[in-house]
Formats: sequence, C-alpha cells, structure tokens
Amino acid sequence: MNYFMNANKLYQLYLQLYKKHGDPVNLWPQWCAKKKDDVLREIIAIGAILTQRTGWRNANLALKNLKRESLLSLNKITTLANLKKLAELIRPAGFYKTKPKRLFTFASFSVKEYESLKDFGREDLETARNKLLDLYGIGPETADTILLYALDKPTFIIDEYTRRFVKQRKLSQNLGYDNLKQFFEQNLPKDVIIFQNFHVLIIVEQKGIKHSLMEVV
DNA sequence: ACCCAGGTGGCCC
DNA sequence: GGGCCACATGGG
Repeated sequence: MNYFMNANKLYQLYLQLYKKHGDPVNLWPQWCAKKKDDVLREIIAIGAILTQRTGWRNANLALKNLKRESLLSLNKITTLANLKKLAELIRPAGFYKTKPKRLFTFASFSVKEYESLKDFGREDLETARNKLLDLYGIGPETADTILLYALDKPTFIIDEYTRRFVKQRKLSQNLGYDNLKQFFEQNLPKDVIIFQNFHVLIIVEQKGIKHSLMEVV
C-alpha cells in the first residue's frame, strides 16, 4: 500500500497549507483553542452530530434554537427524553426522525457514564472511540470529530472534504475510511495539534472560507 | 424546479 | 464485507 511512501511529503504539504492560510487557531478559534472548558467541548460534540450530512448554516440554526432555550448542554438534552421538543428545536438540521435520537443517545451515554466530557476524555483513545462507535447514530466521522476537537485526542477525521482533497491531489487511490485515516496518521507526526490544524486547512483550502463554520459559542 | 450540504444504519448479495 | 439507498431541511 502507499503508507510510509511519502511521510515527509505529506508533512511538507501540511506546512505549505499552513503557510498559505495561516495558523488555524485564527481561522477556527473555538475548535483549535488550546484551552477548552466543558461547555465548549459539549457544543463541539453536539455540533458534530447536528452537522451530519447537513450544511453548517442549518446546523447553526439548530444550535441557536437550543441556546435560546438554554438547552445547549448534554445535561439539558438528557431531560428531553420524549424527543418531541428536541426534534422541534433541531429541525433545521434535518433528519428529524433520527437526529434527535442520536443526540439524546450520545448525551445520555455521556451524562450517565461520566462526570463530564473531560472525564470521558480520560479514557484512552481506542476505548473511547469504540464506545462512541457502539452508540446509535455515531459513525467513524462523528466519533473522530468528537475525539479530535471536543476531547483533543490524536485521531484523524476523514470527511468529504478530505476525500476530495486526496482525490484531487492523487495522494491515495483507496478512499475507504480506515485506509485514508491510516494514510494520514502514519505519514504525519502523531500530534493532536497537527491533526486538528491539517483538517481545518483542508476545509479552508477546499472551500476558501476563512472563518469558523460554527457560529454559536 | 432543481442541487447541494463535514453521514449513518439498514438493507441486499 | 462491500455496495447501494433513504433520510429532511433551508438556501442558492
């Protein structure tokens, strides 16, 4: 396979994007913040679920609705067990039959099993990742987004932007999730900051946007 | 009226 | 185990 073939080349590409677009902490200040409090960690995790197969404009509308009702926290979301109110508030994010259940399932897991998201973050990466993947509605991309940005764990996110980026630059033939994830992780220093930055830089490079996609903080 | 947007689980074979 | 497919909304 093409692992290990161009370790330095991929890192050079990262540095090139960094030079072109600047430090991602200035582009996505919340997601790349060095210090995150639990409130921010929870909002990032909630945002990761709301934005599944959905534009950020719509995910933001859902986040704003939750914030307006003072329900933008995992604890508060667990109080909405009948899902009707939750469905109503996050409706702009689409998929009203599945997303409320997904959000509630994740919130319940976190609140029941752990003191806080930071507490969940004390689990080692593989354990935490497997627990997330066991939850209804959390697939590899959402799990890795929560791990990388909400919990600051060194795991690489593969999303549509990453696939397009890899395809356009012909970095790898195999575009499967696990294959691409290994490709990035094995050809870069295992550093959470680099993983976070690279992912932001790929999106900025692909979309040309210069600001955080998540408006609510 | 179309098309798209940071996926996932449930089918089918 | 890989390859399809439905799923919902708001904005261009």
